[in-house]
Amino acid sequence: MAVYSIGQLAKLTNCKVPTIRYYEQIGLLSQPARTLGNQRRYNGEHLSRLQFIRHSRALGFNLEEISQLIHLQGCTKHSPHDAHAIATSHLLDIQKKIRQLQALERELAQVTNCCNKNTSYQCKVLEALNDF
Amino acid sequence: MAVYSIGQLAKLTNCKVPTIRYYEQIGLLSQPARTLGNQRRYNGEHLSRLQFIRHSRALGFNLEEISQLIHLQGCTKHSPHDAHAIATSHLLDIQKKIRQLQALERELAQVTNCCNKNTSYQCKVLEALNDF
DNA sequence: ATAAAACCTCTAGTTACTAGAGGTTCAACT
DNA sequence: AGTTGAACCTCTAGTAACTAGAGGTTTTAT
Repeated sequence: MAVYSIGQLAKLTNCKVPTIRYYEQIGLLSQPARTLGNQRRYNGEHLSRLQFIRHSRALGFNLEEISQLIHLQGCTKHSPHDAHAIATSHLLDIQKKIRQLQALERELAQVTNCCNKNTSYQCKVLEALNDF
Repeated sequence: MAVYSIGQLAKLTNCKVPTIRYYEQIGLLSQPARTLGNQRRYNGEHLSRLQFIRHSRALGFNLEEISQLIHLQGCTKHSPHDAHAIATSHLLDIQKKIRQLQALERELAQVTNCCNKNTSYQCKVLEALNDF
C-alpha cells in the first residue's frame, strides 16, 4: 500500500502542511506512523479521510460538523438519518446566507450607483452608509 | 446634548457592551468622557459613529475597511473616489461569494436529495461527501 | 441607608488556521 | 561514505471579531 510523507499528502489534498498537523492535533485526523527519525508517514486511509475533510470544508461545513459526520460513519445504526439531518440543516443555512447576501448586494449596488460615472465628483457612499 | 451610558448606547445600536469597549480598544471608536467614578459617558457623535460602524458591519465590511471609510470621511480631498472604490470592490466580493454559495447549494441539494424521502433507509450523504 | 443593576479592568477563550524560530532528518548525488 | 539542500520536527504566537468570566466598584432607585 502507498505511503506518503506529510508534504506529499499536502499536495494530493491541496491542503497546507501545518493544517494537516493541526487536524491531527485536534483529533480530526488519526496519528500516522512515524519513521525512526520521527517523521510522519501516512497511508491510503489517511488520504481519503483528509479528502473527505477538505471536500466537506469546501462545502462550508465547520470542523465540528465534520467531526460529527466522521463519527457517524463509524456507527452503522443511526448514521443515515443523522448525516442527512446535518447536511440538510447546512443546506438551509446556505440558502439563508444567499438570501442575506442578495439583500446586501441590492443595497450596496444602490450605494455605489449614485456616483458610478467617473465624471461625478460627489460620491454619496459615506452618506449612504450613515443613513439607516 | 444627549449623554449615554455604555449600556444605553448598546441598546440604541443593538451592539453588545463588550463590543463597544472592544471598538474603543482598537481605536475605531474614540474615547468617551468619564464620570468621576470612571464610567463612560457618550454623546451624539459617538452614537452616530457607532451606527455607521454597525451598519457597515451589517453590509459585510470588515473592521479594517470600516476604519478606512472613517478615515476617508475626515479628509475631503480624495475621499469620494476612494470610498467608492472600497464599496465597489466589496460589492464584487459579495457577488463572487453569492456565486460560490449557489454552486455549493446545488451540490448539497444533490447530496441530500438522494434520500430525502423518510421511507428511504439508505442515505448516501456520507458516500457523496467522500466522492470528489 | 441599602440593595440591585450596571459598570470597571483584565485575562483568556472562540474558529480554523498560518507564520516563524530554531533545530533535525531524509534523499540524492558525487 | 560524505555532503548538501529540501523537507521535516516541535513549540509559540498571531490572525478577526468578538465573547465570557473573575473579582471588584459605582450608580440609581427606593
